[in-house]
Amino acid sequence: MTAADQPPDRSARPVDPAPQAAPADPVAAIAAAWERERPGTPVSSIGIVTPIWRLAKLLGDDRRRVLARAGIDAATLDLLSVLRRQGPPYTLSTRELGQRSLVTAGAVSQRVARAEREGLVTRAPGAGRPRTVQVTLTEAGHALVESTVDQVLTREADLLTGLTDAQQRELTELLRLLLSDVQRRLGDDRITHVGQE
Amino acid sequence: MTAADQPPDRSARPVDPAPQAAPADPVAAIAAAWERERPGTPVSSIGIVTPIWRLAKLLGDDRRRVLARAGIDAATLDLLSVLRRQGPPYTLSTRELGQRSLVTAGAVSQRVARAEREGLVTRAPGAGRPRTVQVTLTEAGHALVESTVDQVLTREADLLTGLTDAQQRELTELLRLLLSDVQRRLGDDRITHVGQE
DNA sequence: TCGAATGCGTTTAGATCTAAACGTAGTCTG
DNA sequence: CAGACTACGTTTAGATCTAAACGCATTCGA
Repeated sequence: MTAADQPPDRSARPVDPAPQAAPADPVAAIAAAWERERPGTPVSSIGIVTPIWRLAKLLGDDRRRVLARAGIDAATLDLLSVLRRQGPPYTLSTRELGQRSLVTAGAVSQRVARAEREGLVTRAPGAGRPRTVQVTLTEAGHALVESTVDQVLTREADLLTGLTDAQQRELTELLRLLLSDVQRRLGDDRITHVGQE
Repeated sequence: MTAADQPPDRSARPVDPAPQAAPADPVAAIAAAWERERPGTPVSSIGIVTPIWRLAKLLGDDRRRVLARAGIDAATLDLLSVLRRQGPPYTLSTRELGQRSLVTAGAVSQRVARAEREGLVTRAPGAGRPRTVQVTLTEAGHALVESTVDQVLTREADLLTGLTDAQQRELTELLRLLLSDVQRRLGDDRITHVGQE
């Protein structure tokens, strides 16, 4: 389906050239389209939000394909990685896992159940606190992380080489600022864990 | 693996070991943790990829909640918006819809079926090309876009106010560069376009 | 002209996630 | 000391997506 091998009439086709503006910047074209169709539409966020979603989608799909060949899914690798990064004894409660992976408690429960079924982690009642459950990486889980993490990170680093080192540093800093600010704004009116104990 | 280390744990008390490093920069903490646990791990991409995923997740979840109150889901709004932006007669083939929304043909088919069931769009055999199907926005669909798009975009613009105008412009430019480059690397035969709002 | 190759949209199978309902177990309050 | 409350993890219901298998016209090559 590559547009590459379409010798003849491809360019001669009177396909409606869609009033779309620049193929050079599809994101800007979205904002322009809104302005054209609905003058006054508050398009200021599009230049940032849309590329973020698109990049997340593209990178996520790519990672999924890479991991499929390694016999693991992104959600499970996320779980195992969080535990692996923690260092010995590679243990965290499901609550902590949820906070670190940004998914709901239900999702954590399901992820852990899947990983446990595959022998990648173990579950044990938390000794310390009340009703906590401690999740620990098994040998097999540890080995799986070791054999895939470099692969995934290297692949992603390759995908970013279109930016110079200076641009990457600049982008990192801006994203750091934005993420911390957005997290603060969304966090305030949501969770309200009152200090326990 | 790119989860992130957490937003300030407000329920934490003066207890626990957790030698967690910087609550100031959770993303940098992830890279630091890999370095500590596995010296040599290729962490260079984490500063960019992780915040992108986290921001996409936070913004997506927030949008979903905003739209839930308006009685529509993000996927449907995406579909209707693409058609609305197109301008009269607000029509596109399912193929084009897929390219613009970055989802598979199967997903488009399902989205269109749902929207059609709700009377937001209509489906008609494509007059021009072979087996194409033209999807068109109905009065109700048009009205729904009009009543929700500003709400969503305004909300998102508010979430970005933590960055100055200059920073937003800088970020927009860097994201534009990165997105176009990543898109090119991942194969031009998949996308070309635009998609969210 | 006829069968193979293409292109397109739909359907189906399987996976994952969120939200909400639960089931408990410690913890306040009066 | 009893009942309400709070914190946690699990379960369930419902939604959406990808990947792959299809069903079918249209076009192409011999």
